[in-house]
Amino acid sequence: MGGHIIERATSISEQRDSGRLTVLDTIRTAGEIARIDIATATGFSPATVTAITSELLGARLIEEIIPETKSQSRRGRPRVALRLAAKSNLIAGVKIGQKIISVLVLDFEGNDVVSQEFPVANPRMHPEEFVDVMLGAVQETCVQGGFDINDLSGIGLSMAGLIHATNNFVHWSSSLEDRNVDMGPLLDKASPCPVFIDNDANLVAKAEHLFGLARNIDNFIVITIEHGVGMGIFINGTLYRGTRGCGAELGHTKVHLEGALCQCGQRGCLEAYVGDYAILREAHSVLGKVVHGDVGSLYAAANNGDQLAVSVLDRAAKMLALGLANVVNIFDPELIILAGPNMAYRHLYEDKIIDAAKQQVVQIDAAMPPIRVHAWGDLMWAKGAAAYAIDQISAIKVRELPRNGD
Amino acid sequence: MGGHIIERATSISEQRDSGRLTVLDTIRTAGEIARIDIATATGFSPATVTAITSELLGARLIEEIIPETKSQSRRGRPRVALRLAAKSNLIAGVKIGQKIISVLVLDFEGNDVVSQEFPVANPRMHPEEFVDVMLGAVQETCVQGGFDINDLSGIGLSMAGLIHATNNFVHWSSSLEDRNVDMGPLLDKASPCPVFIDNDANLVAKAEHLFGLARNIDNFIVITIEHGVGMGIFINGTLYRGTRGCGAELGHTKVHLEGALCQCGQRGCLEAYVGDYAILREAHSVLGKVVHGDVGSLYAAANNGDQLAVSVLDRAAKMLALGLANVVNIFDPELIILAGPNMAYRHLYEDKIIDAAKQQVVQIDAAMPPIRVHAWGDLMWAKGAAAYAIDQISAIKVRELPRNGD
DNA sequence: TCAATTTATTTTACTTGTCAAAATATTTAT
DNA sequence: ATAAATATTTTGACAAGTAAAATAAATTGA
Repeated sequence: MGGHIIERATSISEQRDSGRLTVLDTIRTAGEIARIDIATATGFSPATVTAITSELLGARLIEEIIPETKSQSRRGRPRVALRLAAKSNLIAGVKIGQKIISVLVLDFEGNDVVSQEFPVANPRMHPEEFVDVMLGAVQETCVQGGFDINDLSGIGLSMAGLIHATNNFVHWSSSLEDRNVDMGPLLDKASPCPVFIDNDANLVAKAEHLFGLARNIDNFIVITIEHGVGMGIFINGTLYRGTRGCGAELGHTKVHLEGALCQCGQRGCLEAYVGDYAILREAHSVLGKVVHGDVGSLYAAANNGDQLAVSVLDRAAKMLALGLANVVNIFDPELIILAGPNMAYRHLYEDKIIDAAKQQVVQIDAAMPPIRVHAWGDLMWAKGAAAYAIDQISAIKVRELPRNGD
Repeated sequence: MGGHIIERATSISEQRDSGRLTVLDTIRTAGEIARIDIATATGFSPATVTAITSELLGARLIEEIIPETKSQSRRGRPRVALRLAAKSNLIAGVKIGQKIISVLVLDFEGNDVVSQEFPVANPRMHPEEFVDVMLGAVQETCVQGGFDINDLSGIGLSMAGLIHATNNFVHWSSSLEDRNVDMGPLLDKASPCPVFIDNDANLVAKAEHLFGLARNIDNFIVITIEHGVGMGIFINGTLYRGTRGCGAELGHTKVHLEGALCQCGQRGCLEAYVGDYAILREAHSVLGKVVHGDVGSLYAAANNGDQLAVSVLDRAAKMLALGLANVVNIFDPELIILAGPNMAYRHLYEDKIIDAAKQQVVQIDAAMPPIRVHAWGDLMWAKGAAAYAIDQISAIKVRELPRNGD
């Protein structure tokens, strides 16, 4: 039913690969599922499901769950549930931020295995240094988990910036000294396993699709608000990234002609009103030195009746509502997720903002797409990176499966 | 090479249908093409191309071009070009506007057969009346062309409004008295052939993909500016319409907080700055009765140095540039097309607007997607409707083909 | 002129993925 | 214990695709 859309399977073997991937995805989203249910979920005949699952079992990508005599008072042969073979692959996700590098290792089922955070010594690095630092952090995390970096099947890498994911090409990132870096060769040389890079917000969308609130949803938008404003676009079950790798830049859509100055150097960008730095900048201008540090304290002040704090947050809220309405007016998605690594930014997630967005949406007599808030832990970004790597590795493993029988 | 993406072909016959459609599309975009070139273009083997084309030939959907001894000084067996059988199907496109109904009949190859325009007696009709008027106009145009409405294979219907195309459901349209009209049953009852409805801007995008500037392009955006501002989104070779049928509403994205009043009742919509009515409204407020009628005369006045006219058009231009930049920042498409039925709106298509948009786009060291202006004739909208119907009818015809050989 | 060469298309034989239907497996209900 | 129900596997057939061989139809050049 999920309206899966895939690259055209011209050759027959591609067709089988696509079938295998569909089944693997079905098992992943279900957690545990019997063959007969895979058949109804995918539209394949039971015979085909048997064939494909036996291949996947043979490759140890999935496993049967021992029935443990839990007779469900159902007549007939009991269904045998299948699940991913969690231990078949270890996959790392890495987020490189301005201050912290976080590394998270997942098993193939998506369970946390080990994670660690590292301070960033140098926020703007040479590409070679960057690769070294990244792999060093991964290595150390692996050791912490009691295994070796060579045991990893793949690494996902999440970074803020303008990234052409399919080429592992970084147009620009705040973590790199250089522009236009082709990371592919550097990573191939230094890493023992494939590394997949993408923009951080895109990867949060991946995480929502694989592990989060968008598990059975094929058209949804993820918006991340922190220092800047990011967006990930899922259309027809896949990430839409634009053609040069600089789409989905919601934070730099203009919401005011010649408006507030953005860190990108332009004016009127959404994030110049809604991002942390924008709010703190404004608070500072009106409240002077009263503002120490973070947006959370400003929120607290507003809650205590500080009218200036209220006013500052109010404008940010209005602009965010406007941005959300624009997303609905353009994409009309099934779901919008406001994803954040914690709830420090509650002020932006309030019902009144969602209500205000509703007022600015094209009005039809059908429910507006739900806007849900997803408060992840600190590892949100790294988990997105790992989700991406799991996806890519699944596709590779499936392609590597032996053809025809054993 | 075109990275065609299609619905997953679970069953085998779906796979063949998809192959047939791919070949048919390849022939359509090429105009004339030999089997060997179809093979390279689609990735199919020559053997498969022979099989599929012989099916299509058998169904008289395509035909061979008699070689007419134009030996191209090439050695070897000469290639035999194939083309669509133009006369195999007649397809109508209808645009229902506020003042005019235009009907265009195309042959299967997309050549104009006959067209006609009709005045609209009643701009807001009951659904039944609407269907009668529409089919009456089609009937009359067919008679004009020397055939009957029963000779049509399908009708495409283009209307401004909020339309769930896949259901033929009209949430709202300025041409209808009622909201939430399920047009499907009404049309099935009254029309001798299938009718396919969609939003007018979406259908212009269809026309660009099939006949226009986007013929080999799978990710592009069409923007139409007239009374309002419309958008059509092509992603991965197909129209993206949103999930409820009210996506792509660029005209109602907000570009100013609590800004100018829009005809939709909300404030700050792009079209409240850029649409005809918005420009004329402003011109009227500053120039008083000097403005007679259309935007063209305002443009002329500006060109003659009228500073107030310049100022009015300037703001519209700035807002349009902002809107274009937002489209790039969100979609990063291969191409943006500004499509209009004529050049009356030159003021909005000037280079300085495109330059201004460039200034507001996320900057990377790669060329910005080209923004091209496409001045269609008056039948632009109707042609879009016909393009949609051709697409749909092609898919139906291909599905109706006999299985396996003759 | 005619054989050699070149290129396009078709035919043939085979592989593979899928399915329907039959067979088998394993349970509950009577 | 037998019947009924349900899940899975096996079997046999078929459809779609391909590679390679065969055929078709032109040009080139001796």
